[in-house]
Amino acid sequence: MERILIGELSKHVGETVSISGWVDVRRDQGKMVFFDFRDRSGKVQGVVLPASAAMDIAKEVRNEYVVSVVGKVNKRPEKNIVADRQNGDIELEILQITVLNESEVPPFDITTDTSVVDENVRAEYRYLDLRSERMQKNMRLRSEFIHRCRDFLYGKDFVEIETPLLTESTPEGSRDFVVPSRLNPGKFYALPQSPQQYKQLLMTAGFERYFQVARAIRDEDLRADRGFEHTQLDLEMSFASMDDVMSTVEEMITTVVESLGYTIKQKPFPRISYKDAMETYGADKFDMRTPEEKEKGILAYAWVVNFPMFEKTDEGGWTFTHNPFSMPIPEHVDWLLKGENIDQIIAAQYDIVCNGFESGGGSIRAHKPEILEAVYRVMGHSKEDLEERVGHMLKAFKLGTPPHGGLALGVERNMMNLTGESYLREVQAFPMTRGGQTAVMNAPKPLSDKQLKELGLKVDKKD
RNA sequence: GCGGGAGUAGCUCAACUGGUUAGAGCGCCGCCCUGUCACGGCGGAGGUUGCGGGUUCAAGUCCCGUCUCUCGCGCCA
Repeated sequence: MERILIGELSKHVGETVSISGWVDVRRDQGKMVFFDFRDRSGKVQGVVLPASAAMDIAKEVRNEYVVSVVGKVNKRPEKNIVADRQNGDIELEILQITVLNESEVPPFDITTDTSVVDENVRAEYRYLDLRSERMQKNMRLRSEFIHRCRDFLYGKDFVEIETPLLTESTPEGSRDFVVPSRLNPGKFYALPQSPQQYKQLLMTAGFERYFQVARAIRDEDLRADRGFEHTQLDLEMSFASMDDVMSTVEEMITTVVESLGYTIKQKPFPRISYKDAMETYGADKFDMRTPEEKEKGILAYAWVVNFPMFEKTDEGGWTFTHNPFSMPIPEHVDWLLKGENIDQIIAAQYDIVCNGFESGGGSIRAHKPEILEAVYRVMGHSKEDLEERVGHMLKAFKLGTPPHGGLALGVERNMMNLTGESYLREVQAFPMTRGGQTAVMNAPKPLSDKQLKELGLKVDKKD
């Protein structure tokens, strides 16, 4: 018999149908047994009536068993209708239960909010945690968010391109996760902190509009809102000004978020300079909502612009504040090329903040070799250093790289804003613990001697 | 790397200054229950108090070490 989704049952009143799913809860009344069944589309109550052929098996079935059930969809008698509940006006009169798989008693209650449960336990049984209503909602909303962003970008002529995971280590920025090379013992790949350089090269390659749902990986200590891995909605546009990129992103966010039923506090998104943000809020990310707006889940987006391009290092030199591949604003390009007024150079950089989080950031990039050279000169790198680090980019910039700029949205940060969750792991399917242990599986773990030998590695075992 | 919080039954927690047999709610198991939907009633099982040392007549409680989770700082283009 064809499976009917629980969410569709109300269209089948009076019919005998088959559903498949999990036993959400069983209420045994002796002569009658009630069940709530759950599938991806929702829940419905089933009842095994006295003397039913299904009674024997109904007595055996426990919570979280996977079952398929044949039953008749009945309107509930008036007195048994539960208003404001999915399928509260119907129930399934159970004729037959087939157990597709049994389940041990779950180690914690997944029919309520699991955020109170110990993180060790949640991580070990993450697949059960994810079965809970809240986590299902979070992950499904995340999927829908990405889906709608994709639809928007495809509609704007963007091309989705994947860039490599095994790439080159870069000394700037955050610490790299590295992967040993078996074919080149003693040498290492790095996992990407961002697709930055590849996406710029895709502009050189003539795609003009690129995007990717990209994993970004950084080996820095974890926080409530920061993990080793996160996902970026990464995009880049050729022949685009700051305003072009910002308005495209703003239109995407507005379209997607409003289509999901959210309200945005202010449109177009207000723009505030870095200096004003620091003076007003003491930070370059801030929450502009009133307490009532917070209550209603309203989203307050804003752009932060006019960031300084460089900041002093502890050693007294200069380093970039955001991204070494950014351009200064057009008026300050000359200063950069001449190495003047370093502290006053403003970057063509724009961050998007929402509800206190930095939810994305981007810039107009250097597309001429002399700009990138000048940035590295300011940071005190020699010609050889420059060649070694970004020689490949300089080469590409000499082969018809168009002016371009882009932005990356942090998917988890955005999902935290949409769901109201305070922790990254509530919007990731299989998050790591703060100690870097993977959910469900047992990583990191030692390699066998054979593996180490193949990779040309020796492990200095601490003890 | 640094600082704070936590670790007691399957889950969430309690156990005053060290002192009977470490308790409760939920869950689980059994019996009863014909309209429950947080079903209800009765009964029951379930503990190496994270781990290792120490102090003490006596340690869940105090001390030392260690592991894990967690929040923050450093760090994170």
